[in-house]
Amino acid sequence: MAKRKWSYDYPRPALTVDIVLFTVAGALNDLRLQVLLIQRNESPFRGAWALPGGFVRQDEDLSVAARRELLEETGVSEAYLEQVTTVGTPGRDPRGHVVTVVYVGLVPADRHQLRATGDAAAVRWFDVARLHEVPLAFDHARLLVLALEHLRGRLGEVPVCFQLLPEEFTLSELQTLAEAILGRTLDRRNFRRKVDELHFLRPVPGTRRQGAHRPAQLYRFVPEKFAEYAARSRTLPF
Amino acid sequence: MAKRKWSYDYPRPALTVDIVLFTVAGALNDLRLQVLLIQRNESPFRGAWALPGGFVRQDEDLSVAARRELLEETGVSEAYLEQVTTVGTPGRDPRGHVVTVVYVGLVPADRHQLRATGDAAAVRWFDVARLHEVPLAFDHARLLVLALEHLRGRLGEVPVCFQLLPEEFTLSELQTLAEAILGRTLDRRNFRRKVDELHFLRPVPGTRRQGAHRPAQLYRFVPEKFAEYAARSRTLPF
DNA sequence: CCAAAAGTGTTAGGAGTACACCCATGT
DNA sequence: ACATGGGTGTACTCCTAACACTTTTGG
Repeated sequence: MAKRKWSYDYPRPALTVDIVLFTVAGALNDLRLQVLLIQRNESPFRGAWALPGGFVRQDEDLSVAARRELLEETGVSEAYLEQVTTVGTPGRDPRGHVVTVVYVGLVPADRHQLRATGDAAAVRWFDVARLHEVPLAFDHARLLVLALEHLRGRLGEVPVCFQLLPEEFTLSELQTLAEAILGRTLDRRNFRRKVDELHFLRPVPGTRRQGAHRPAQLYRFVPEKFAEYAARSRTLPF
Repeated sequence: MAKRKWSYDYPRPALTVDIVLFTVAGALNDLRLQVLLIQRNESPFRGAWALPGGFVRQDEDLSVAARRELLEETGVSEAYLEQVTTVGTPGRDPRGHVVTVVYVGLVPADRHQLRATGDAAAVRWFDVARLHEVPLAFDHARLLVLALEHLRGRLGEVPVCFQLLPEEFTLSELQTLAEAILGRTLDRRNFRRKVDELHFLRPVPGTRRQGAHRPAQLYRFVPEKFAEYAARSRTLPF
């Protein structure tokens, strides 16, 4: 055991961050919401799957800690992260009093090379729909639910979706993506009407030909227009 | 200085809770939103006004810590509290790395005997509208803004208002209260219609005669009816 | 009779939701 | 020709917000 070189007048709970990172993967007609988990290499829960996360360092901002842990344990960098809540229920960690700040994020699956390091024996994306087959360590199943609810609520307020799509995308792609995250279907006509009215999604010349059907108009997300829009209103089509 | 008897392998940030407790006070025609502040008795910021709060104890749940600190420093017990967010910006506390979990609450002003103890030299309600005259310690001004925004957003989703009113109250009292918290006026007719439709506010026999004008119908909050309602919808008149 | 708050309906606009058919392409 | 997803418009409902006059009391 290492020397216990840090001492304080009063006991301090340990402070961690846990990151619930989602992505959407699969064929366009069968997108699945996935979450990034690591296989623990240390006790407790050695061998179990868990959310990436770890201890907050001295003088480290919480969001910085979240990004750092994510990078260290999974190889994923540059994720958009948002704070969900903080959980410190006594007994949630067998090692003692551990308070964790939960972050949620959403990234494109293929742009990140997964790399398990340190206390992660493996890193993998898991289908959220099949998580009941995977018992998670600690109270991470609950944290995941909290994070997913948060993400679904924020989806219509923050332009995160567009980071998961190529620069030019079809409206069907955007809609299918939103449906995968929300876990429900959306009406295509209402969706497209809304997109028209928002006008921070601009049709660009060119179509995507794919499969035995009519080619689809390509669109592009215009950040400047979104900024204008965000200052006024806040109703996205999802 | 006390013996430093608690030691760990790695440094740990200190973890605190801060409580932003609001009330509404004043004459019915001039209700003012107020926040509970303590005058610090210790450095740093000795003599400055600050949010009540303090360190989370070993194996203490966060919400329990918030309630305990509130009681210890101000004498207020039994407040409805809700977690707002967690802030750990480096440099926010000159003593070092201090991460704080912010709670917000709302209580009736007169039902609590204020009592300053421990590291509070004084406890007082301050008009939120006049806080610019009171420089707050640490980043508490910012925490207060976050808490107020949170409260305003939740007002229509949680039946907190009714805790600030006598068991039987008039609709004007309820509306004036909501207006004081929200910081804007509401349309009286729309407000009353909404109340009718919700039917967890039930008119009870009796009126309040007060001043030189028509007496007002008394209403009562019916928790059971609210439970039914909450399961279905979520649109309160404020 | 005057001041002061209580009480009361209607309308217009916007947002959400439901719904069915033709179009352009590849095979 | 047919299978496949792309693309389009209308009607209904519900919620919100705006708006002005009469009623009942105390002084």
